[in-house]
Amino acid sequence: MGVIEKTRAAPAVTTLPLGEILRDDCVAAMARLPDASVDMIFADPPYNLQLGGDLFRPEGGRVAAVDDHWDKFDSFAAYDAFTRAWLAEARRILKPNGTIWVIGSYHNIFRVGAAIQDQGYWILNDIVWRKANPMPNFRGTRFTNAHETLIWAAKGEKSRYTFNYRAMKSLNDELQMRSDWVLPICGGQERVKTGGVKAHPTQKPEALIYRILLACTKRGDVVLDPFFGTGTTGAVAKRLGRQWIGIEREPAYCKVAERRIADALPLDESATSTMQSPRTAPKVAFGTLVETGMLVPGTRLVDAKRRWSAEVRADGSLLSDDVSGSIHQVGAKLQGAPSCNGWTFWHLEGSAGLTPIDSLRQTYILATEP
Amino acid sequence: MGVIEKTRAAPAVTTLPLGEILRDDCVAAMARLPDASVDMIFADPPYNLQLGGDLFRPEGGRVAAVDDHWDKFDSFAAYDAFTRAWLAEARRILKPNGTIWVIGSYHNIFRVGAAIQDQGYWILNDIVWRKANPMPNFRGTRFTNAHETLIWAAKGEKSRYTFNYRAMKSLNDELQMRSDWVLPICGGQERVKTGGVKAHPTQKPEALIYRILLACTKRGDVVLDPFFGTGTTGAVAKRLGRQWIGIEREPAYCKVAERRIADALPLDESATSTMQSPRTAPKVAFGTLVETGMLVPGTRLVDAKRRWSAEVRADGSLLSDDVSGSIHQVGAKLQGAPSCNGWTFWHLEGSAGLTPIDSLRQTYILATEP
DNA sequence: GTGACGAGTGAATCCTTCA
DNA sequence: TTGAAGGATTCACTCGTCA
Repeated sequence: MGVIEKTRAAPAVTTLPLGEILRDDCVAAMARLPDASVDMIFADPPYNLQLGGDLFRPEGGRVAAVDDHWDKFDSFAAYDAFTRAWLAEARRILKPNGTIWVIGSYHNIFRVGAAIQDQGYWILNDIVWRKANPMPNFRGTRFTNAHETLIWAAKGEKSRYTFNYRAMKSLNDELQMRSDWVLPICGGQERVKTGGVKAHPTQKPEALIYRILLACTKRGDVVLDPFFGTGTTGAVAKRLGRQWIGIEREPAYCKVAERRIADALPLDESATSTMQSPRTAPKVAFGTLVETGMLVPGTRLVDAKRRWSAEVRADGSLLSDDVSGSIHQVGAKLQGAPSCNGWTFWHLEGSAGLTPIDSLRQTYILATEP
Repeated sequence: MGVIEKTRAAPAVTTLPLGEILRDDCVAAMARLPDASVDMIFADPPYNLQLGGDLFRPEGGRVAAVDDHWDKFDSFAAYDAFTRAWLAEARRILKPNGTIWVIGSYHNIFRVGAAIQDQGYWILNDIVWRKANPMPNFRGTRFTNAHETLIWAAKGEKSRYTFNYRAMKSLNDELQMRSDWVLPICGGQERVKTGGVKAHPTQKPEALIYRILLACTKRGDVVLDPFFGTGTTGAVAKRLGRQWIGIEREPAYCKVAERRIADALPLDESATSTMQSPRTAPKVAFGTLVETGMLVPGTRLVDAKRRWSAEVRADGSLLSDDVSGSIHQVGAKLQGAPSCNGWTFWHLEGSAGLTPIDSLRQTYILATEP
């Protein structure tokens, strides 16, 4: 393994540079690869974030922005031209039955997806990576941006692409793998650092690439990553016994990636390593019962002894005289207690007596779980 | 309420047809509405399910199903023309601070999103509706398509859009509402049926629209749905005390929607009131709590860890050793922080422990609400 | 060793009003 | 229009320190 230096008018290769990082612009590097030669392309292109000024956390710290030069584009048109150029080269070097994966956020994914469709790729799924631990929205101005989107597409409509259905089902407790994946973001030991600071602002978790390679490639397949960064794709490919090719323009990232992949262990030796396991999905909120109509706003709830009552409001809060808040908060405040489990404290008055609202939650879970 | 019949060369309206279903093509109907007149648009357009027969050209002609590459581009172009036409009219009739919501799947959402950005809308979030009970992938050839995507966008980058942050937080058990929403699909009693069969193939769950209207509109706001279908938007708007306008071309759907909305029951005002953000709540100065006697001058306040304390003075300022000023200023200065939210920083010492002074403000707001 | 506690951080298009 | 001042705002997780 090594880094292939960018050269003036480099000739097209005759044998694939397997296990190499091509240090060059991604379009130029792909242009030197032969037609129909790779099985999968995983691409994590710049998102074109268009961030404004600084953003501060409530406690005063400043949020580290992605302000790198490689994420700056003059206009949507410029971003589109860039996107269509690399997608076209990617499609040329993809085998007829190969597939492409691209990850993005709402800043860029719609433009990428439209370009993919326009170029004749055939979208197979869009996958949502639901982040178990996203950064909050500090100013309370929008919904927490808690996911990213991946597009999985074949080279064409008639492609006989690889999908390891059984592997995915077994990875998911014998249930079909769905289009929404809950995975933690990349941090802790896995996050590559140089001199104590993160080596790359947008490093992806290995678990994400792991699932993709496991689902859509066979052992020995060639995986190309035209935006290699710190080499996550290479490290996972090596672990899973897949061949890989990386393309990365920044020498600093190349260096980091090279060392990282050299350290990566192939599967049988790393089987016991600490791959992050998926986290459990968020639990049922009281408000969901209101939204879904199981509880109508205006309904009165009472405690088991009928000492207190409160009214359900449209946003799932309770109102009792001059106290309002969550089912837990209002229960605690009325009792003068430091805390309260609202699920067991509050009850519905029915013909057969009182029912704790927790039983509604159980009903909801039973009705909606697979 | 009633259905407005499509008429030849219908004149532009001077007053908004609130609570009406306009039976017409959506672009033609919107063209008759005045500029900057609606607060929100919710749109559930045709998904362009890869030439399945639901795609119509802007002029009404049906797109022939072909799989030639160029013709495929041609059909995408037709879908784009249709999309851009209705999005442009929608933007014209949207108020400057209004927002639009569009729902779609991977078949169409990338084209819709790109068009939204191209027309100058400003995307605020993409939201993933994660279906609690999706249809499985019967042939095991792809991931179970278990979600749909919504785009929330303001009319422009500088828009001062409505976002009821506190209501969303309340609905989600006092955690910020995230961009991934878990909700069941529409079925059971809620699914509208005519003669035992479902009246519409893609009826959306009321809970989805409920969350959208609660999050991004105020009571009395005007919500337009240009693809009204069975009138889910109208039914939820009526329930939540929002005004609505529907546009639907198919007479059968109009009829179903009309009856459905007539049956919907509005919630009374107290039930639709929600947790207020300090930003939107009537502003309460700290001094007001002192003036009204809720806080007596001389009271000592402490932070959550009891590291600092300060005394309330008659004019609503705080005094702590040699530092005095507003609750925010003193909190910031004591911590050496650039800023501080005094409402959550300062607490009252009570028999049951510490209470943030923000809860006093909540009590005051509830007691003085009209 | 072990648990409590505090500090740090992650692809973020992140304020409003009034002079 | 612009700048200054007021004031509202965070979740899950990791790691290091200290009792």
